Amino acid sequence: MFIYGKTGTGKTAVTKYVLNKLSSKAHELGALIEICYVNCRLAGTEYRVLSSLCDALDVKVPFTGLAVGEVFDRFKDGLDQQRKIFIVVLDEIDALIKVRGDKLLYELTRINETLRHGRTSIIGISNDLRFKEFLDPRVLSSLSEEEIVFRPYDAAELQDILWRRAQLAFSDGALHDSAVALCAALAAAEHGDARRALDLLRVAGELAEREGTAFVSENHVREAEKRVEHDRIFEVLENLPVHSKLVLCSVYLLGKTKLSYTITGDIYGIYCELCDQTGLSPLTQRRVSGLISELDMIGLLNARVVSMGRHGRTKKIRLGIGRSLVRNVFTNNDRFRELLGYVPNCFAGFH
DNA sequence: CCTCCACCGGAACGTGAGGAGT
DNA sequence: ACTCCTCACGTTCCGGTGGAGG
Repeated sequence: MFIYGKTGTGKTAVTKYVLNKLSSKAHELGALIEICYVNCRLAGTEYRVLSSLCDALDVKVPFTGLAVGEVFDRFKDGLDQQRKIFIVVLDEIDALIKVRGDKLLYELTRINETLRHGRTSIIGISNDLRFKEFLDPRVLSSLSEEEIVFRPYDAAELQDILWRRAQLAFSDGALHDSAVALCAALAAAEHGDARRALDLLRVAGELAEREGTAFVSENHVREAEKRVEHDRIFEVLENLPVHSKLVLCSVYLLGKTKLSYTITGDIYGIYCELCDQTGLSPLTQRRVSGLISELDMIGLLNARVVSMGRHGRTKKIRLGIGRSLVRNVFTNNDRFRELLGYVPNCFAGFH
């Protein structure tokens, strides 16, 4: 079966809950059942997904070195020998399919045809509703028999969830109705993400506690919102690879000019200068173009492809986050601090 | 209406560091 | 000792293209 829904709508939680129930019922009845939960985005590759599956069956595989086909065969053999009913949960499966294709999924759907004793069921969980478009029709037909869509929580439902948790976490009277309502409203606006709502409430609580205030107010929630967002971006920014940082820095520097936007070519020019400054050898423009797209995807940049007629086709690029945030992160970094003040040679050409 | 710019983005291939099986 | 894997991260090559300006 397939389960769709945005982040924080309870797909994973519900799946795990139901499988737990199923598992204990199976235990009661003495049925041979095995459940394996894999997060495909974290696993990242077909190989690692398969090796998690093998792990669940106690089939030993090295973490690298084998051909994917070999690992699959071992998995199949293990399954057949143990005569189990195997339930595979592939969470965030869209992430894997988009990058690696649907080969693994196809093999998994047809595995029952070749097994003599074992049986498998697949539960695919996806954040992306359009995910189906990426699938082979054969995979689709065998997996689409059952579909569940988790719609986003609305503000009222979020409030309900928050209150239940709050009863466990907060003392009586420490939480104002309005604060909870605001948490719910903010999260509801952002596609009803319950995890986000809970995060907000937790951070708001921490802020109030640190302040020594007896209760959590709306202001704490607003403060928490800023904090959560800031921390998130800060984290990604800091852990970016050097070249991505340099690209970002180039966009930042170009932002100092009067230009309202920048294009790939300009960025590449400055990027090369920065590489020179730091003693790194620059990557190719093709690669940098790829890095820009990646940065666009995580939201640090806004890039969109435009055609400028005679002046060709390129990407218009802006910073996707506040300039001060970039400055903050780079000032903390010895290597990048001086780059912030760097004046590129090619600025002579801009006004 | 056509041309042609300045890149886009897919695909194939390379590298070097993980390792396995025989 | 040898051949064969994966995998992240790059490079090389190249066909494709929206629309301003001739």
